[in-house]
Amino acid sequence: MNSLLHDSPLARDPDAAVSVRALPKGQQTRAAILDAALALAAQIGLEGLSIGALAEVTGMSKSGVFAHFGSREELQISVVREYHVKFEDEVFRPALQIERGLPRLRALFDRWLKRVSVEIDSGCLYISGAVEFDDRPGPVRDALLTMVKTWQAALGRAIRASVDAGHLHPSTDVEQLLFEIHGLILALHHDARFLRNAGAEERARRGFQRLIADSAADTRSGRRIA
Amino acid sequence: MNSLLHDSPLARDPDAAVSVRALPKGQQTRAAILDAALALAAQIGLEGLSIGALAEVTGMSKSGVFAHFGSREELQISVVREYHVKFEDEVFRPALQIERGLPRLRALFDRWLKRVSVEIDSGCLYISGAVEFDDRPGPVRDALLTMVKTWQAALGRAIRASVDAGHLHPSTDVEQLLFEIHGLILALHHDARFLRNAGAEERARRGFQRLIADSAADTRSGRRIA
DNA sequence: GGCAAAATAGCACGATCGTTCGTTTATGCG
DNA sequence: CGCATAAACGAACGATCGTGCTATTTTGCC
Repeated sequence: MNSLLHDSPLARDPDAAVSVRALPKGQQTRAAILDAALALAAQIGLEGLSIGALAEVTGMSKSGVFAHFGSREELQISVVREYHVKFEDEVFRPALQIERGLPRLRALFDRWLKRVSVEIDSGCLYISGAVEFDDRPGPVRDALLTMVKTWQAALGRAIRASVDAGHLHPSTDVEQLLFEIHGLILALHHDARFLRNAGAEERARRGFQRLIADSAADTRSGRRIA
Repeated sequence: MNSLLHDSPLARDPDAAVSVRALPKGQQTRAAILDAALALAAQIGLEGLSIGALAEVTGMSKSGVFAHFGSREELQISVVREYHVKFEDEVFRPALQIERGLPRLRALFDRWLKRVSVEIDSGCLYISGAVEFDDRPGPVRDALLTMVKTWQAALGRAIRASVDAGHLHPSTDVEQLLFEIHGLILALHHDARFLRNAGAEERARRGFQRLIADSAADTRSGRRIA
């Protein structure tokens, strides 16, 4: 019988078992493992991910977990990829619904900000991964690098679109603005997660406001720095 | 005989042996171990620090290294403290020679920037540590937190002094400015070390320029955001 | 030079790591 | 239902981890 609540170890998470059973069993558990891995990596980092801990959390055997990925490195890469699609789903794609130009840029920043600071099991893998792997060459770093660059490129396009739409001044230095916006997010991540400063989110918003105001198309005087 | 080039395993690093022999042997090797630990931690992070690797690098036995600290955790804390005094020596203290107010703030930022991006075995322990320990309570996190807060407090004082000296506008939000300056350094760290973007240093400088210009005392109009 | 004390080495421990392999169980199609 | 296949398990491996212990060596003062 095709019971939805079969006695797989993963049935401990009812939500996972309820999912519409379109996938074969293997992919299904793989997805559940990845889910747990994402949460675990957000806490202790990609390098802290251990197959043993993952097995314990999912209620499986170490070799059972291992078999789905073939190596720890492949697991890490899978986690990075999984985070990327989640990031696209929750940050990038919804903002595409918003009007092109500055409004969309605002939406992107807003969702990004929320992702970094507010969510329960937050901690941005792009940020922690960048710090962990800035001196560790290899496939994991490469994967991470690809995803981060993809995201930054998307942000860059949103800024440029704001310029083209006339929302930002034509002389806007896109890369520079991207750099500074990124800095605000990083500072938010630092202050919210490490220092546990409550006001960090508001500070990031204010910084963004000022950045936009400085680059606004209706700038009155030649205040722009040569 | 009191030879300067004795046959301690640490004599492999000639510079260490040359040091003026004021310290007893114990402290001397301890310092050498810490030196190696700092370099190692800058590469693979505080959590990646292992006594075994440290023993290999210094040419000592594991237990020999271990005896100097009593526990891995104590080693990590010692590394944090050591980094702190180095940071004070190379970033904070020299800037005190510079004229109070904006010039000193500039000097602080400048030296900070250099520390984060340029130096050979760089990688700021404050930054990587913050990411590693934002979800790991314990003495190491506490030590890190103390040092970072100390440094931020010093920066905050420098900003306030710039306001008091009339170099920045009286309405300057000190905490906000501190937040955004910190963001620039974090973005620099990210872009220089992870993305390996050459232009990052210049971007950070430009961001700082703009921040200062926006808060400058001779602001002409009521451009300030309510 | 001798001698107490400090510093370092050597060895072993339990734990955990990633990984391999052979076996057992579950799945899903005919 | 039966059966080939996929999935998960269990046990073991070599390595490395932090940490005790006891020797041995080195240091620094008399």
